[in-house]
Amino acid sequence: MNLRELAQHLGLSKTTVSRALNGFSEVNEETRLRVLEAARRFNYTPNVSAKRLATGESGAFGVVLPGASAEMADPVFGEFLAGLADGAGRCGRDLYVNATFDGEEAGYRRLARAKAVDVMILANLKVEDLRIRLLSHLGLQTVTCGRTAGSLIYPHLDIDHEDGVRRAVELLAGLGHKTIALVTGPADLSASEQRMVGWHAALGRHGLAAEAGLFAAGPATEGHGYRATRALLVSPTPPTAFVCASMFLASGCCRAIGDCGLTIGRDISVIAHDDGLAIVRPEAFEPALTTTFSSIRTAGLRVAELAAALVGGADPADLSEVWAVDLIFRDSAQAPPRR
Amino acid sequence: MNLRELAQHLGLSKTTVSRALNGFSEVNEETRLRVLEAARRFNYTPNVSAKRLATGESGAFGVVLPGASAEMADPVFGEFLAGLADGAGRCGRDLYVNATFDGEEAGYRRLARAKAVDVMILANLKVEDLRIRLLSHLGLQTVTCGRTAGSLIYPHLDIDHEDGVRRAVELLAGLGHKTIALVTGPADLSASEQRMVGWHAALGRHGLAAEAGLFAAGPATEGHGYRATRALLVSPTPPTAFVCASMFLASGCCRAIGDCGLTIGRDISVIAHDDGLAIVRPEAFEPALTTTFSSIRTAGLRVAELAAALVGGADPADLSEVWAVDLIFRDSAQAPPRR
DNA sequence: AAAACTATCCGAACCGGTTTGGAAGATATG
DNA sequence: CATATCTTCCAAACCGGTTCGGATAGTTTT
Repeated sequence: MNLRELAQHLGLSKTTVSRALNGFSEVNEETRLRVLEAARRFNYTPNVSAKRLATGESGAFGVVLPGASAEMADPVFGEFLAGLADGAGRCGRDLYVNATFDGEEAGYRRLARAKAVDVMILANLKVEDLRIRLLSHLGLQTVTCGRTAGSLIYPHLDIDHEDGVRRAVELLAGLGHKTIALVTGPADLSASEQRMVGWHAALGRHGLAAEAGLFAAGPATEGHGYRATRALLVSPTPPTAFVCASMFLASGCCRAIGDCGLTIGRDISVIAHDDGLAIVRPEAFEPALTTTFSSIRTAGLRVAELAAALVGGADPADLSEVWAVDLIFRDSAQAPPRR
Repeated sequence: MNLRELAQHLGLSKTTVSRALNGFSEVNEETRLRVLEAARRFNYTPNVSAKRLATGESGAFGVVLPGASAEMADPVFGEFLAGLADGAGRCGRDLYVNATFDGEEAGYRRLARAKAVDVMILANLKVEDLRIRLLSHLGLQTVTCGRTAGSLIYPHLDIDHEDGVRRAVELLAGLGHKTIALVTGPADLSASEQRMVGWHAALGRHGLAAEAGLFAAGPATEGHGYRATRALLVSPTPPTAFVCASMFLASGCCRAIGDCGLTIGRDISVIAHDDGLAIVRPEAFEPALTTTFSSIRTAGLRVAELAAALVGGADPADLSEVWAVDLIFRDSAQAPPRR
């Protein structure tokens, strides 16, 4: 059942039917109801390809996965993607996932030329992210999850990692901890840099030293969390508290603490950032982890909404948000043991 | 730059240019080269929407994520998706990811009516998976990763989980283990059932009992691996060996073994299935894990190729594959301690 | 030399929507 | 009553490709 057939059935023109379905005002209300009723009865759904060709909009958002990298094995990214797909669906768009095998840039170029997507979505922003400039140069509209310090203005949603770490560190410092380590993801990620800034700021405010050795960046995996924590615990001045940038890092961190014969909460305090993944819940830890929380899935959903707004003609300058994190008190952050 | 403009530049008709680009025979070889050269020079890329409308093919594969479920937080699924996206790209197709919020079925119906995808791709098949029947009823071609026992014939790629577990159990039985547990993912998954069949078969061949208590299905997470292992180790007849269906289950399993004061390899043997994720490498375990291996990313890539072949008119009956797993010997499977 | 191919190219129709520029009739205005 | 305006609808053009059914010129067959 296509538009022409539907129009014939109704004794109307394609024009009128199209307008009735798309909510234009110049169609009689009674006629509109007849059209809507018929469309429902015949199970009419507009052909997406035709619609796209006619409107010039592709009706899709794009995400490019860097081919060789392990980004996709990152469950946090996966969860973000799920939110994105959910949000795109709610906005009536498709989510187009592209894994480029011939380099990310070539992928973007092809997408731009083929007009395959309306908006590109970027995540895991780097401190200096060349992709943003490239996309703006290619004329592809962009929404990012994360932000960089650069001068370009682009719609973005970010989580206030800096404030999250700052509050976590201040909580720990307030409890009496003097040596507080930060275990975070890859150093070239903008989020990692933000966390370091927050860590520095909070330590500075409490008159504590932010020694370089207390900052461990690396892959956001259990393995790195374990190795980094282990290395720190056997150092001359081991920390009494750890702030971990993800639940996976925290898993490794906790395992290392246990392996060293120490008890979380009593001997060593831990605060982790929780992205809200169902597979690593802070309550499942022993003891339950104190966390900073922000749902990455919800963020993905919102990014899709921002992208839809951008296509809808909203002013890009109005489409940026930075979300505060929730600090959730559980049992893994306690006063340090008397020395 | 579109086809008409390109044709004008060359002094040819749209027809000829289109045919030259698409490799039809009725165009002079010299002309074809001229066209190809010009297309490259002007950076011409066909508009995907127009192409789709004209051919009736959408040029896209679809994957539906069940909205509410935690499937997406599953890194194995994420890795599969990455392979799928990669393979789709290589075949010149798009991959659309749909997260339905109004029920999976409604999502499929909409996709079918709108002719939005050429092939639907299903993963994580259930023992009785209604989706296959629904899709065939909707006239949507389907390729699955995994297979069920049902009577319907559909193109699929599956990993021989049954044989993987069988060989793992036989290895352990050969080493002298008498009580071998199986820790696997959700019980309603077809893969879990296959694993149970392999476990039963191998135990039976060695005259060992497959007690129900030694089989623990649940979410494929570290947490379930931990809890299941812990519960088994404190039972009256604790197993001396564990077969884990995923590296995450194995992580929890190993943690539980350590927490019980036991040593992997010496006291308890462990064999896990490794999907080839970069974030959980068997070599990173202490000791390195003996595994059955099959790259889920490569599987995704191949599924995309099968889907492309299906669109290309290949006989669906020829498009099924079951991949053997590799058994890789490391250090976590040893002879059991003398009692 | 007429008939039958072959190789190469083109015009026009088509895919299924959206959108422009009226047109007809009803209603309001002067 | 003539004119302006509003409401409601439609025919046709358009988006950018693919493809059917010739058309032309050159080559081979009889």
